Amino acid sequence: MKNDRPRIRDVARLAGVSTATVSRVLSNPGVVSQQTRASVQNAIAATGYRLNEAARNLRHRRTGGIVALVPNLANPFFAQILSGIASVLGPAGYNLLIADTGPDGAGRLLDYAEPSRADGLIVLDGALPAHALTGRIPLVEACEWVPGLSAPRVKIDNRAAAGLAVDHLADLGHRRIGHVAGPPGNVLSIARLGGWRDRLSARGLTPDEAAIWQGDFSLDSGQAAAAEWLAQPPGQRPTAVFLASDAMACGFIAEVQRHGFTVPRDLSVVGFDDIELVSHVSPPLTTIRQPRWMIGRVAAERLLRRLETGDTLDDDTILPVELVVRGSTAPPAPGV
Amino acid sequence: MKNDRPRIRDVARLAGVSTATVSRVLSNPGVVSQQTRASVQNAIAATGYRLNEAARNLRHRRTGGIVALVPNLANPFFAQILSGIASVLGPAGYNLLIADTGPDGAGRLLDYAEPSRADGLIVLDGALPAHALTGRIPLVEACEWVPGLSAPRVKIDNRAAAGLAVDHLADLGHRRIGHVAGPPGNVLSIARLGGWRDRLSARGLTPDEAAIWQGDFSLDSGQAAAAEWLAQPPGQRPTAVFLASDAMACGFIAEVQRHGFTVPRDLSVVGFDDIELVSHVSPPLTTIRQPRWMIGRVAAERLLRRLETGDTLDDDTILPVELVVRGSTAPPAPGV
DNA sequence: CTGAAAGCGCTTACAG
DNA sequence: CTGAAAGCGCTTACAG
Repeated sequence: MKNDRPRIRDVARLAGVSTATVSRVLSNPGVVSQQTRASVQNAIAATGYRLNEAARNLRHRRTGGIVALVPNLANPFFAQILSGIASVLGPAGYNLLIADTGPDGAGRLLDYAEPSRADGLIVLDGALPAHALTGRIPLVEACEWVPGLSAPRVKIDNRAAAGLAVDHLADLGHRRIGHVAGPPGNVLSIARLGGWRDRLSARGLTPDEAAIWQGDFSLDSGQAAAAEWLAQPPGQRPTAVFLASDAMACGFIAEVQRHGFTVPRDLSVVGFDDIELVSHVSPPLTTIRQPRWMIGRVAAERLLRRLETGDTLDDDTILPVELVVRGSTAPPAPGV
Repeated sequence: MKNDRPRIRDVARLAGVSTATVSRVLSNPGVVSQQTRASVQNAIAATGYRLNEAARNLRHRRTGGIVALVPNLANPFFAQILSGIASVLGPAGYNLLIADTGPDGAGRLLDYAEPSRADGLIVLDGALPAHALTGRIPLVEACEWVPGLSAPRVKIDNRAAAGLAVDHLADLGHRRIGHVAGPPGNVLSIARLGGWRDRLSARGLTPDEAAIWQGDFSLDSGQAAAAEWLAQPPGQRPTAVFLASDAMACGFIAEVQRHGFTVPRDLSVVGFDDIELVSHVSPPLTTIRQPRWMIGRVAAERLLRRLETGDTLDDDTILPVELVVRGSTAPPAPGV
């Protein structure tokens, strides 16, 4: 099956021209005369010829592939980002390769940053070692970023976004506002925690370190944080909690509901991300919407631009976020 | 940067051997003498040589890539399947390419089924036209399947799985059991609807066509179905509903809750898939667990086997499902 | 506008 | 065990 596929030589023979001419018709038809072009096109149709991309790529010293380095492919958070990336790469003639950086570690990583495997990299994992990515193929970072790695970054202002959540809760009248942080060391966790702290201070509400719970973005960790909230004396419990991910917020809410608490009557909750489901749970979640699809698109476009122009500018693109107010937030119960 | 990468010739020169020998050290070291091998390896280290996969692939007439055809990359349902696929392909030395079949349609599809782009295909979209995939590169189907396309299939028994849901509800004492179906024409919708019908009949509960609502697997369509359920006269409403996806079940539950109903007191709900979130919503959802990660793994393994052995057997692999009973189902309220 | 030829970076039968 | 040479299927400066 593979062997009887027509090659460019077969087309050339049938059309009575050289392989060079066939190649020109394929990649730069304007330079070939009407007549020749027509007969080559006939020969292409007659033979059922299809260009071998691999050979073209070898000749062009490119691979035609872009790899996305995803921390955890099983995490639905990345689905929409990848979708955005794919929507740009496909039409531009690039293949999207996907690599899960989780289990393999940095070992296989180096393979992906090989010029012979991909033309460029979109890094979605801020926990990768900078040295493994430095001085290799062109890359951009999206959502997360690797400290110490200089590259264009496409992201949101996580600190300001966390501030929006705090402002919303404070505007509702909450004075004790807790925070469930993402995994320690994660760049997003740090920025969001920082935003929570800053904004509380700015509004004269002293951030209470006892109102910070350690999570890891997962549902389970949100549930665990809720258990700690429940364990606090009622008079000291925050009346509102801002969580660094929607998944944690869902786990948190389900757990307090299980213990007979009502959201938002007994507790206001704000998440982060606006993943699809949270507008359809009960109560619908107030959250910070990240333009995930757009982040994917812009990151892909930025990478393509770098590949085409060879620019060397390590700029940041900050995409806007939005506070989406739904049913999980309300003024604190009177007298709490 | 690209130009100064050492090629095999540079290594050969340094080691004082031919390029053929270097190539042998790389791909079949056993055939080269100790001494020669050592000096070649030194030369490789000294030059920092790395094999160019693209060139090797061209020579081998393979691409080293497997493409997964996903109906909608933004749908988190596929994240875990892709993760399973990636976990097999990476270690086997294949690149995972991802293509979103949604917007492009069948046009670009043909490009992905090109031998010059990928060695094999994993088809996750049953809505693709069979003719576009017939007689092209080796493929397997996973989860969904294209009617009329003969290929190995890795899936669950959707009909029996739906039966599990119906049995569970009937065992609880429900007599009026509704169904919210997936998109019309979809192979999964048809099988699950069929399972609902069969099982009801088998248990002497006549399937009521008025208790079937049309959905499309999405949250919104579940919500819309709930509106129709609410519009029915209370005495005629099903006391239990089986939905063909968890997303629809979440939308359904949130909507009836919004109207003051309590699940499972007023209504029992069973979903399908067991996506991560549904064990953490309130009430936790009773559902059919699909082994999505395993489906991905097995599909990838089956494809690899086909590529290696060239077998031509179009077998089905049926993976087991599991009814997961949680808090969204209970016996019907007395006197309903 | 077109062709002959070299080359992208490997691999592998063939011969020794 | 090793090398010279052909070839995977394209593209492109060079010459005409």
